[in-house]
Amino acid sequence: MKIIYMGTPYIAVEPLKTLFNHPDIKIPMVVCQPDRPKGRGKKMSPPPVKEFAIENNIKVYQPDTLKNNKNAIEIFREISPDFLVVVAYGKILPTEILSIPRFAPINIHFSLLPKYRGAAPVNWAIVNGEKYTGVTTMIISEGLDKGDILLQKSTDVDKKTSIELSEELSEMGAELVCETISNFSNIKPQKQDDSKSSYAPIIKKQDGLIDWRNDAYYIERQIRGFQPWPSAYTFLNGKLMKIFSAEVIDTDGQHIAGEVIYVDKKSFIVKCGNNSLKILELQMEGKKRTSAERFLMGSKLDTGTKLG
RNA sequence: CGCGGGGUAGAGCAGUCUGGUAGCUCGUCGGGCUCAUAACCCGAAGGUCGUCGGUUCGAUUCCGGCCCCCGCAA
Repeated sequence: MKIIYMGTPYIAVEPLKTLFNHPDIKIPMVVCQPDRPKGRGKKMSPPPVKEFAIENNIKVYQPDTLKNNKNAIEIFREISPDFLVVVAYGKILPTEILSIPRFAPINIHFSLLPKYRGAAPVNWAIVNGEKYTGVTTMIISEGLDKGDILLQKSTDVDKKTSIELSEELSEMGAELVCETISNFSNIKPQKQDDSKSSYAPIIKKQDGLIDWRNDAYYIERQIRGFQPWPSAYTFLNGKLMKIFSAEVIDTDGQHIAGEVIYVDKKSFIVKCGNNSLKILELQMEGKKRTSAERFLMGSKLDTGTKLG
């Protein structure tokens, strides 16, 4: 079984690893986005999938675009794969490419389709307070995440952060795609019910900004759902403060949303539109991420201070 | 050469502008109070102030190089 694997970020590594280690599967080529300048100093850095491929001596192909790319089509045809497996590749694939694999182009999507189609399904599932989410394997078709469903598996969201949940779904996706490929001929593709679909748009920096007038439960989900980027953030004395962990405290009382209403040695409590949040872990701009306890050791935070 | 913040006791920070006994909150150790305590009181130990060099009578502080950490941007 020959597979061309297409994926770019960290969450795409685990499925690649699992397929790569499968005895019946050969991966002659991995396709990912080009190296991009990243981080301070704009240093060029390879995507995680490329790093894995290089470590394991898999050929890496990083075209700028696949659209109208004759060279790419030739390269793909030459390999003549049985499947294309696409996991968070980062670009829409043209039909000419999709038609190349002998059986099907398969995608792992990190939601229970038709819900949360789009770029950031894990984050929005958390922020919207979903009780369950999961992974789906499907046959790639035209249209964003609209292909016929092959297999699905669900899990609880609980109090997981998007980092933890992504990690978990990445592992589930790895197993599911193996299962999908091994049993491909026995799986009956199911059409998606478009009337039940929803969309999970790419996250913007702005989405992480905390509006303290919102319900504490919503803000707490923002905190968990927007990690590692952009993180739920607010401002303290004009400086950016990211919040990484907090718990909802039931309160009533007449305080302004965003006001620090209680400070002790280990944490502090901020009033929200409804209820309050006990801040447990945070990071000030230019500083390291730290527990609220350590933060309070080095800075004077008085009750009555307003955040935002 | 993208913009910016920072490296000071085990931890988190102040002090540096206006050079000259290094301070706070916590932790640790000892003692006290207490039925008791993560609470409170008293005391102690613990720092070549990131690193290399320069200026100076004298540098944590001023100047320059280097290393490391972080926020923004992409």
